[in-house]
Amino acid sequence: MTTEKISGESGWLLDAERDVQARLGERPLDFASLDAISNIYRAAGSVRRIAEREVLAEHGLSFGGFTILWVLWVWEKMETARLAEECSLAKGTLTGMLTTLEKQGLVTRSRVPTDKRRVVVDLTDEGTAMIDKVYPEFNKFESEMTAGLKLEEKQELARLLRIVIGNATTTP
Amino acid sequence: MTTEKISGESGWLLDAERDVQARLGERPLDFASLDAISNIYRAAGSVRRIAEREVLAEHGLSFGGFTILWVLWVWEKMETARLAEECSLAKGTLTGMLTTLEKQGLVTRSRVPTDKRRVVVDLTDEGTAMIDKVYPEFNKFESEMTAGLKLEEKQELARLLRIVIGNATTTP
DNA sequence: CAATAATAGTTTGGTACCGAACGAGTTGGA
DNA sequence: TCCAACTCGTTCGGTACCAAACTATTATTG
Repeated sequence: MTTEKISGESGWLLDAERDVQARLGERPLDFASLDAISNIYRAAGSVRRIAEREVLAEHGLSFGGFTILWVLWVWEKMETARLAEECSLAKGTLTGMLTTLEKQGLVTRSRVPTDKRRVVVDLTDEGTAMIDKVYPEFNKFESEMTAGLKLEEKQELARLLRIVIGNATTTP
Repeated sequence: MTTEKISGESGWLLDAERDVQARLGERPLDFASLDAISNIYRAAGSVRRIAEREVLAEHGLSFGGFTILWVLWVWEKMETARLAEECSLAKGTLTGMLTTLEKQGLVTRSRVPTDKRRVVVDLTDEGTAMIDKVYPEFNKFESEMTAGLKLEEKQELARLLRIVIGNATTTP
């Protein structure tokens, strides 16, 4: 990645951000929001791709599959509706991914006896062992991805993103 | 979205973040990085989904297709290798999406005469008209997604994400 | 207590997306 | 000049992902 210093107090920008301003600067657009939001995508995409390549692939996990295991690890057994919500997945998507994880022997599905529509998902022992092993690696990777940020900056980043998430979830 | 105040100076957290701490708090993990990185995914996913539903669907554009048009709008005609880089897409993915956009009459592909391996992509008049119409809407949406953030907070968010992007792109 | 409405998960059809393998085109020695 | 190494974009096989239609179950209400 290359960057360039712009005169004044604007500080360092990605080439992409700088070029956008040069090209569209005269239009009445909200550039601060543009930069913030588009950098969210860029960051999410890059981090996700690297996570899959560097951490998850060797364990045979996709990013989505890993997320499911992680959520079950944190909250223990869970019904699919809530699981889809926690993982930010459409319920139809979750069905397919659970089938994959089930084939891998990492989770089980079982119907709720008192309401046969509902399905509870739980980690198998293999699933628990998997996430127990993988998550510390993944967390180390998360640390690397936030290298160069002070503790307060990480917290501030999380806080600012929380506001965006709030805006994006109160608009259903 | 629901949140809860935690005692002390930790401030407001997503339910998800709070539960993670309650469940895993005794483990030696980097929670600040965990929150920062996982909120990046949450934010990116939510914002993207809403953008597709609320802004792009009515124009028949996917998020990726919109991004391609936008990049071409900002930088004008571009070879596919650079376009893939700017859009953070694998080149194979770009091929398919360009075919879609070409069918929609929004972009053209043409071989470079001096090097017949290379392909230059450009907006058609329809493509230009499309992005000219859609982007102001999209930028308004970006503003809504950052509602509640002060100008300096948006800039800070963009800056912190830039650091993450840097970490994620210097690890090729 | 039926008939209807609501709800949970799955199936379906289609795009997006990746990595690896491929083929056409270019380039740089020998 | 010729051929091996390289560099494009495309193709291929497979997963992820969504929205909408569908199926089976439970809840409601007249």
